[in-house]
Amino acid sequence: MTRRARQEDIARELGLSINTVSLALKNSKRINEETRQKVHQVAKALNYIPNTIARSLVEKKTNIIGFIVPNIMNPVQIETAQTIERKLIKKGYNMMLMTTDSDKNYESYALDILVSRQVDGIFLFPTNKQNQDKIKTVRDVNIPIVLLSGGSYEPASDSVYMNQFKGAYIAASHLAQLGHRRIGFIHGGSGNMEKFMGYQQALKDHGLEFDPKLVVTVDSYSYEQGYLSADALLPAHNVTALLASSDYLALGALRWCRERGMRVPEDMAIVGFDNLEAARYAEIPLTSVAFKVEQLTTSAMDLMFELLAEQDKLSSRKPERIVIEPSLEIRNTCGAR
Amino acid sequence: MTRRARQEDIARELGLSINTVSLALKNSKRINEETRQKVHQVAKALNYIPNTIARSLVEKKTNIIGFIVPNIMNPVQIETAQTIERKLIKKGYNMMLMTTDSDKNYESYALDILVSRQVDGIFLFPTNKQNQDKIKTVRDVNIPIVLLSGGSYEPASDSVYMNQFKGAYIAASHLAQLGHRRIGFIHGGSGNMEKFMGYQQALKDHGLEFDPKLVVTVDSYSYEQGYLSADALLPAHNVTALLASSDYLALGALRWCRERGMRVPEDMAIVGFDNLEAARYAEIPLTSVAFKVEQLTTSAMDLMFELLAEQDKLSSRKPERIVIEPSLEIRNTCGAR
DNA sequence: TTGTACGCGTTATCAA
DNA sequence: TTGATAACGCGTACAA
Repeated sequence: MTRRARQEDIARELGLSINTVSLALKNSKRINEETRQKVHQVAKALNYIPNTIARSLVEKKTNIIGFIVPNIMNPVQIETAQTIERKLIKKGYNMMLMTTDSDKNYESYALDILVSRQVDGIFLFPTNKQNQDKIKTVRDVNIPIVLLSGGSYEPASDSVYMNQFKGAYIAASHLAQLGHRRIGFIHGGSGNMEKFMGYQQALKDHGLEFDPKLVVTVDSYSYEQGYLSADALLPAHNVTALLASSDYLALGALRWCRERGMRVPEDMAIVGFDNLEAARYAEIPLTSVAFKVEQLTTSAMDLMFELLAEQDKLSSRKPERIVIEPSLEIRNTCGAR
Repeated sequence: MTRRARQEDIARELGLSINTVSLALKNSKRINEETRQKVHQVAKALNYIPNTIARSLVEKKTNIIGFIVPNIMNPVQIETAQTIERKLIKKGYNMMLMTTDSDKNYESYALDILVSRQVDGIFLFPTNKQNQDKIKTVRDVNIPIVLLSGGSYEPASDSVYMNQFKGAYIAASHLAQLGHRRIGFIHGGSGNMEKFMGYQQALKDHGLEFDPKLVVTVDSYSYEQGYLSADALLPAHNVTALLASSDYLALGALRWCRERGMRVPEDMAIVGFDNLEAARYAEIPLTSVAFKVEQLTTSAMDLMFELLAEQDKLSSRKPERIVIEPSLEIRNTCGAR
């Protein structure tokens, strides 16, 4: 094993002080050009790589941003994570990713870990509102935390909020306007409450009665769950249209219908959420509520770096809340064209 | 802002030394039970969270494992990442995720970052073999690095190798045995060379001539790229079967065929790679080469922790190489049933 | 232009 | 059972 080279090794090699080496490495003008070059030369020769951890300890800044996400298999969540990672890299930050499996205890644990690792800030896709106190604690120790909420209303935190209530509302309204009166709903469970409420509000505003028998709740976004939900929901109840909390659920349901020779949208209209590529390339291109990743991540990053810049007065700052409006991408499964 | 509490704050509060606090917090038996409890009590009251960074500096161990992956949008890669993250958590480790966009410069950069952040080990999905020297450098400073290679042969590194050569070989052979003589190939580009070679070898072994006109190379796994590839490849050349480097590519091609009223598999047989859920739930269930995530990650974790345990003699250890064999999941797009 | 001294929060060694 | 002191690798104020 080659021992990891430190600044001290470079200093000894050149008969300089550690301080001189430190300054030379960050190209301080206070250092003689000649020695600066020599230092860099030896650093390269020794394969010197700075110890970020030691630096962080003195600078009280790690340049790491934590990202907590319920389920990485959810394409919009992971696309959000990837997009943010890229934006962070450009600003000299790295990302520490943690998943919670939609479990509030894991979420709480993840927050502890990130705080103890001294991350400079945290993005959080909350699974539910159970950890509000902990979130406040994090903010109290001056770590900016930005919620990327597609779900519940979090008035006490900075957040960028994808208005999924409205997404479900326009989707269900669309189906109602097309004449459907029995509209089923595949409820994605925790983190999808707002979609559920938007669906109910749309029914109400269109004079339709909410029937709990038309709702199936699942705990993951998968084709399989969609397929099984369709199997549970569609044979009875006179359902003619289906709104699903995710495209995968919708596509699983689509598959169920097609296997039974049903025509979509004529026999069954289907609308999904997230507008994934899989929706565009489905057997029958799927109408879907778009999740605006670029808008969301841009706003979230702006907000985060604003908070980072005002870190000292974080506690006196009123939580900011940015809302992103979704839109309905109309394709062939809803019958509007 | 509430200042972050340190051990010193607890010590002052109780009139103890920092050392005593430190020991008490890790429940050392050398500490009086009463003071131990008091320390824990005050720690909780002060909302004390240990500073992992300071600990890492003295322990020379961060309990962070780096994970470098070309493209997080690739489902098998992200599933691998997530699976490994969960396994790591159980062992008290966290994961730092970096993406490279299949760019060797980013890959090199990511390695530098992880080394400078003092990670204890690195998993790497290599994009190509360009960074072998750098990988050796990492190993030389005693950081275990395990390649999760679906691609090229890396004799100089510890690696868990998904035998994609064989995967492509059995898939193409399967098609050849079904009577196809003009088999197209959608080449996923860098990181998919072994699939390409397996495809060629299968042709050869079945007496078929390799025709470069039957190969389209793309740079990402997307439905769109698959659709466009089909558009470029299928109208001419008398192709009757198509092997794609990923299920998304295959499904994009499937969509192209179906839009044109082609029957699959009668008019066009299609086989993909990775055996995603989307393959099972496709309009016509897709035959696909399975990627064994569980096997791969289990082996990779075992290997990593073996290396971690022998960290001091890493340089004298011969690189280990574990091979995982893929299998062909036969469904309806190949015509075998 | 370069060097000395100290501090970051924690753990480890050794003494009391 | 507890405390004083040094060390981890680096950055910064100040001195030379």
